[in-house]
Amino acid sequence: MVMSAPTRERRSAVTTESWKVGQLARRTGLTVRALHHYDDIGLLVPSGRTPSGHRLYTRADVERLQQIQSLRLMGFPLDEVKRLLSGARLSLRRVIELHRMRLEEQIASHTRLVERLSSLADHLERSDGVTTDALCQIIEAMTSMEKYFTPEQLDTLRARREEATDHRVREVEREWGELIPAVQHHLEVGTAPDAPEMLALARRWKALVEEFTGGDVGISKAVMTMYRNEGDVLCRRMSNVPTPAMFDYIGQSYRALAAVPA
Amino acid sequence: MVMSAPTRERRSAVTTESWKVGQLARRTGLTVRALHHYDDIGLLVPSGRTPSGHRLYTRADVERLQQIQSLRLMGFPLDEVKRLLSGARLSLRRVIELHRMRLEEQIASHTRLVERLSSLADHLERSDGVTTDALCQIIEAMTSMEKYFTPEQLDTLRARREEATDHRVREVEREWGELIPAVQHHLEVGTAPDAPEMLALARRWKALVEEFTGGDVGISKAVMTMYRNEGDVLCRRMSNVPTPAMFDYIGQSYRALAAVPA
DNA sequence: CTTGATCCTCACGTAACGTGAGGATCTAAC
DNA sequence: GTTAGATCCTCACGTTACGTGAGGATCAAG
Repeated sequence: MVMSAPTRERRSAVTTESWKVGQLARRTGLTVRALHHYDDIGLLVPSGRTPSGHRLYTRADVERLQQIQSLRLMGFPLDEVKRLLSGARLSLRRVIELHRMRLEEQIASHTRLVERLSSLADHLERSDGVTTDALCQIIEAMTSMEKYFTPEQLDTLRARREEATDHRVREVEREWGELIPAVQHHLEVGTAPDAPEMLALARRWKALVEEFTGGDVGISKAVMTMYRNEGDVLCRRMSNVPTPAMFDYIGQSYRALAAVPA
Repeated sequence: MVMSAPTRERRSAVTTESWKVGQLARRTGLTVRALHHYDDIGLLVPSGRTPSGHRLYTRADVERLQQIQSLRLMGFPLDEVKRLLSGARLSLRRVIELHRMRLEEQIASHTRLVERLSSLADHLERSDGVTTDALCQIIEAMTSMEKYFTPEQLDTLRARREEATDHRVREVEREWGELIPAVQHHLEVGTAPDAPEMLALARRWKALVEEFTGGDVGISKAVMTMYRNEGDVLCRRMSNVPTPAMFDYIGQSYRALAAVPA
């Protein structure tokens, strides 16, 4: 690929077997600065210098450089490359295994990040004009969920949200937006939990919850746990989240629902 | 998880609403140094200072810090966090998308590295006592292959190697170790390509090649291309690789094989 | 008043070079 | 012999997100 300029590369017959930094850089695709750096850290010290101080690399140096590039292609950091080339093959397999584990950890962590970001982009697409504050609230909710749900449960939830239409998602949000203030109101004016209006609200509430959990007991348990531990924090930081008091209240309506058969 | 010491945390009623760095650090799980750093770069400048210069963080500061932590959880670098919090939501989706792409590139590159390392570990397990030089040769061969084979072909080859027993792999290596010098010998002494000994060698050669390619035309073509482009380099740097001349020679025997039905 | 905890501000170190600054040397052409 | 352009040299700062002291001031409690 690299077109070399043969007129410039040719040298006197005596010094044919040595190269200057620039030549070596062109041949190997590295930069001059990188070669200087390798010299600085003692990874590749040129065997010779001209009287004026210009670096001269011999064929042996070039071979070492090829080895360095090979090892760098495997992603080893420069100091490991140096150790490996200095004959520390005692631990060769362990070094590789460690390196692989480091990489896999990074892959896992980056994969988690990508999942979060996708999920975030998803949320943003549904609701336009988000403020940075709302953004952070979404993120907080997401990370809380990661703490309380198992990865499989998160997968299930994500799949369910993906298969739902945007329309339905907005509808659900609107419905919560109606339900929560309504229940709040009844709680404040002291409506009995088993009053017919509350039973009706409880039925709608239950339907929404079941649509979210999909009838999965593990998921609904996780929701409860999350709610118990973080509920008050969520309430203070997000609007449109039921307070623990409301939760109690609707729970009583639930029990009333169960007592009075539909 | 962190046990806070309430006796220490309690402050006089007047200053209840402010925290010093250490307290904030304990509450948020960050280090004091990190908070200093955020102050230095202007990401989170505490609203107040005591007369003696100690930082005092207000509730607003704590909220901003929570936002910072949210965005950091998504893997955004600090300067992006700063930009996002300064209300540059113009590009919110683009920022997220860019960030996601960066991460996915990294994942892809690390995944490639892990594959190489696994393959390398594989090779090392089959042959013990490798020198660093041999190691680099293996790496060079591997990266050459990545240049000439498509990812699917590499998958196929890897799968085939994995399903092969160690025993068979060693056997194949031993056989190449016999065949190559033998053919080299006949080439040097000038045996005719259609001589019976050469036909026998060609048959064995062909069987080995077919075992490697699995009859896949794409793979055998890729092998040929790689060989034409890198053959001489490979020969100079690795022992036990057929020279281009040998390749020509065995090709003639192939044609003789085809002419003379088995 | 002392003591231990906490606070402050520098300031260097990290990985692998990029990017000049300022100056010496080389090579070919005139 | 000189000169221009390419190439070489050695500093030395910048990059990320802090860690890790150094050396000293301040705070809270006994």
